[in-house]
Amino acid sequence: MTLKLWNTMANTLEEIDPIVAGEIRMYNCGPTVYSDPHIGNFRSFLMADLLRRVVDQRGFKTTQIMNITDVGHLTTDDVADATGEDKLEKKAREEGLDPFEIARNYEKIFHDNAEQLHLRKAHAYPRATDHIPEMITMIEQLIERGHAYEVPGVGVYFRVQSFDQYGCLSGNTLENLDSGSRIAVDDRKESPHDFALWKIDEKHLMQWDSPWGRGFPGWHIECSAMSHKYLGGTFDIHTGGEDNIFPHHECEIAQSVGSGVGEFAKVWVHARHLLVDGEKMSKSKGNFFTINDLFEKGYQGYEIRYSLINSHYRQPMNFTLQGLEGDSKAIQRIRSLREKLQAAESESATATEDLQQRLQSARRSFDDCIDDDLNISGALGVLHEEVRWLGREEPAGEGAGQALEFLRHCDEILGVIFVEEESAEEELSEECMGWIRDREQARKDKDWALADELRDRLKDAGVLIEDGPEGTTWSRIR
RNA sequence: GGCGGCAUCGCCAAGUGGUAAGGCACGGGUUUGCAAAACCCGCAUCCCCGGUUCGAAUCCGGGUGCCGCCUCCA
Repeated sequence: MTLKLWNTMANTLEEIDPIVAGEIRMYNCGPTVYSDPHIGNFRSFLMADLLRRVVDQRGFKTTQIMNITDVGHLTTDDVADATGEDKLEKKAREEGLDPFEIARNYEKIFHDNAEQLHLRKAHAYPRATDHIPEMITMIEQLIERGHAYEVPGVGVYFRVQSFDQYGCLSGNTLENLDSGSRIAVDDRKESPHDFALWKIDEKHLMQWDSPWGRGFPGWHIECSAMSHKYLGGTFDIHTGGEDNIFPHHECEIAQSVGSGVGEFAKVWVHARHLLVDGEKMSKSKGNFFTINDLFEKGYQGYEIRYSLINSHYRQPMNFTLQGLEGDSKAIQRIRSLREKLQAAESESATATEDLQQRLQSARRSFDDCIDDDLNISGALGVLHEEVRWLGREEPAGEGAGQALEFLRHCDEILGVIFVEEESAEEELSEECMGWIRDREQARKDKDWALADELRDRLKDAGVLIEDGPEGTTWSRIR
């Protein structure tokens, strides 16, 4: 089977057919770096990572580009277009810092989180602010071709009327757009739907020189300019969150195709938003989680990752802490099987025919699910069934090795089984360590009453004690 | 008003014409000093009403409910 993905443009499942044989070029809409990345952001980035991993595993030469939006888009509390206060500027004012510093700071947090959640590194993370000249060039091309016009002293706008395809991605064609409903009509624009490519505003903190005056770029042009620079005017896959479909991606198409650089992206893949406790995540509702919030609660990167990739990307996922806890149990079971297999691998034993056949067919089923529009849930079903079977069979030697190979194959996509624990366990207090030592002694003396009492005491102190065949271990209760 | 999506066990979630994967939770076991972990057993006829078909969760028609986007938002 070959990889199929749901193409938002065609609204149908499509086989991925590379433009250049054996190569996939992909552009992912990345983070806007003016606040801590939250689980919703990462659901979308993880979808892109999954895609990246599948394409890698299928043997394509992959180029993955993820942009960093550090210009800060504008807030539009009452008025649309480039007239609100820039988010970065707002932060800068609140935090008393330079907007560039703030952007770099959050950019670093994004990269840290991405690493902690085991995302493969993209081949480049171009920043918008590093590509102002490219954006200016593209705007000039648009003006030349009649797709854009300057309003002196105000900026440059894209002439939506001039672009027939406008609306092809979102269905928001000019006829469908409810003129003026949420857009304050600005007389200086030819049409209310025209969007800013360059904006002049003296008060803006981030400014660059341009042929139209000192100002800053509109908020769609960066992706058109950077995707063109790094991937060419026509490339295979473009991803983003569903909210990007309109206006962002619609405008990108208009800019890229309009400027004549190429046909732009062939396949558009969009991740649905996630809900938290059944509602849209928002700070005021108190159901807002950043990745770092979850780390503070004691979750490992692979647990968070597993939970966020666990449901289909085109399905509105409902995130709950209870669900995360359950997912954590599920992934721990797989990881402990991995440990058992690793321990048994050195024994000398040959793999049974039955085992080899099972693993082979499981692997095929797993791949088929993944190829079918990234059906992770289906793939995990296959994995879990094998995990249960392997847990029962307890293969050793060669068999364990082959089982591990199967797990590794799955984990090339999942990225949750063979990755390491995030941070070394911090030290326990002297008191707790003392209790643990006392309990060891009590168990040797078969003083079960004392041993149980100490275990309870440790539990109250937030330490879980487990006696296994390999000895006693402790872990933090979260 | 326009565009799009969804409705399967307590919760999460596969399945797209052949008679309901999987995970978590739960109940009963094996094991364990007890417990944990692991393993075994059990646990749904698919929002409603019509229709097509030998056969539908899956296709068609009509309801009902929920959600996203329509220039901040992954």
